[in-house]
Amino acid sequence: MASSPQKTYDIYATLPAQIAVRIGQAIVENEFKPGQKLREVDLAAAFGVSRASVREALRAVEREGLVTILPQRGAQVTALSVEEVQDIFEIRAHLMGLACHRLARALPTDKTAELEQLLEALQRALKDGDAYARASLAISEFCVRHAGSRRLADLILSFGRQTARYTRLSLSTPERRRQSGANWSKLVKAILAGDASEAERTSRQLVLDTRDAALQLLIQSS
Amino acid sequence: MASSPQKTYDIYATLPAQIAVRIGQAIVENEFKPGQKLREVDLAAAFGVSRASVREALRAVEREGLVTILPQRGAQVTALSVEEVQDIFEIRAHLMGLACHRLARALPTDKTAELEQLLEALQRALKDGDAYARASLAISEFCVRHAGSRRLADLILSFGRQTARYTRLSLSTPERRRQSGANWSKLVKAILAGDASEAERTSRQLVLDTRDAALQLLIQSS
DNA sequence: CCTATGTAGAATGTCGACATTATTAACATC
DNA sequence: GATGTTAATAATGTCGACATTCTACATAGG
Repeated sequence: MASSPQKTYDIYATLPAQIAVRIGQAIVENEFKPGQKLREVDLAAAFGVSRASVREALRAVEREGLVTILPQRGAQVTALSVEEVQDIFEIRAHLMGLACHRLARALPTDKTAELEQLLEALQRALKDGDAYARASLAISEFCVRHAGSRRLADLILSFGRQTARYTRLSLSTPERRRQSGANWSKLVKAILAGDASEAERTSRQLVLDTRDAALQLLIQSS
Repeated sequence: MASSPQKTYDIYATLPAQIAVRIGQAIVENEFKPGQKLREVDLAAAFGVSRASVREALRAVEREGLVTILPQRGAQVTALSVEEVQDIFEIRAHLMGLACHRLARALPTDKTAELEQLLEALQRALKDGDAYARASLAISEFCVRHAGSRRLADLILSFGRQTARYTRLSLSTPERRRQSGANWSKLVKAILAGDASEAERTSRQLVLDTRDAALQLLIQSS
């Protein structure tokens, strides 16, 4: 290696961090179901590490809101009430509005092509619910990560992961995907035009539409 | 006891949680200075507990953003750049807007008296910077905690603690306290009148004014 | 048959020790 | 004198064991 001017600190270097990622994935991908108890001994055996590492990992996943830890009672996959799901979507809608406002005012010109490509990929995935969910996540992550604030990005994506289950659910109908696609199209246009106010409004509405669809499905299934 | 319908889970029951609170306080109250290294052995000795408990406590304080932990390099009190301070204030301004919007629409009538009392206490504290900062925190906490979302409240207060040092700094001049007091007065009036839009605008501006004052002091001192 | 209570089992809470990695200072080399 | 290397020191990372608390089931009493 010629010369690395500054060391790169691998966040995932330590054992607990790696375990935390795997536990988080398992929850987001619905392998671990809401309410399921996560016993430290079981996880330690499953991952081949000590309980101490699992413990620290569980705390990290708790910070993302994916598990809930009660003193002397252990960890379980967070089970959100309908009100909490609604709450998270609303907070995320506002933060997304802020992020897209900033993005519209400061998107580097050398990134516009990538944004357009992500939108095209999204439109091509309209016919498949799973593919669309992935494309939606990709363009969402792009917008959020280029809004100029690591803090804001992490917050929004964290809230997104907490409700990923419901977002996927809402995108299972073609009708909803068309609505979502139209919203994204409008949002990208506003961003590329540098219209910050329009980008803020549209992005907020985009998340709120998802909330409404998810809540409707939640209520009718109960 | 006649009958307690549900158990109350004391969050502060476990040792690490208690240590975390004490470390957090020390940072917010500027006992531990930004950039200062926090060695696990030292803290363990100071608090009379094992390193494992200190370790878990440090992770908890990291979640609040008050300390920064780097792999293999330990924990240190988070030192924010000017851009980061600005960023945190802006995100908090938006979240505060959302909280006060909700509050204006849903403040229980039996809580209005308390809000008015907190405002009066604030106005009485105008002459003393330290007292005003405390009163400001109290009324801010009241608003945020009655906005109907535990999640939103924790977020806003966490951001507030991360920049508490700068808020205190900005409130050290009588002129700024007058401006802040006027803002709070306007905000409380909007909340009591149930004017959600006005409450959102005013609360957001209240935080942004604090940001501007703090940034001005930061820049001129560098 | 239902409720309350006590006991056995299993889970989390806390600790001290060892392994690994970073930091510092001394030293040799250019 | 500056720079790179190396060894000693000190910090964090990881582990296994013990202490404490919760949970579940069996059992006695109403």
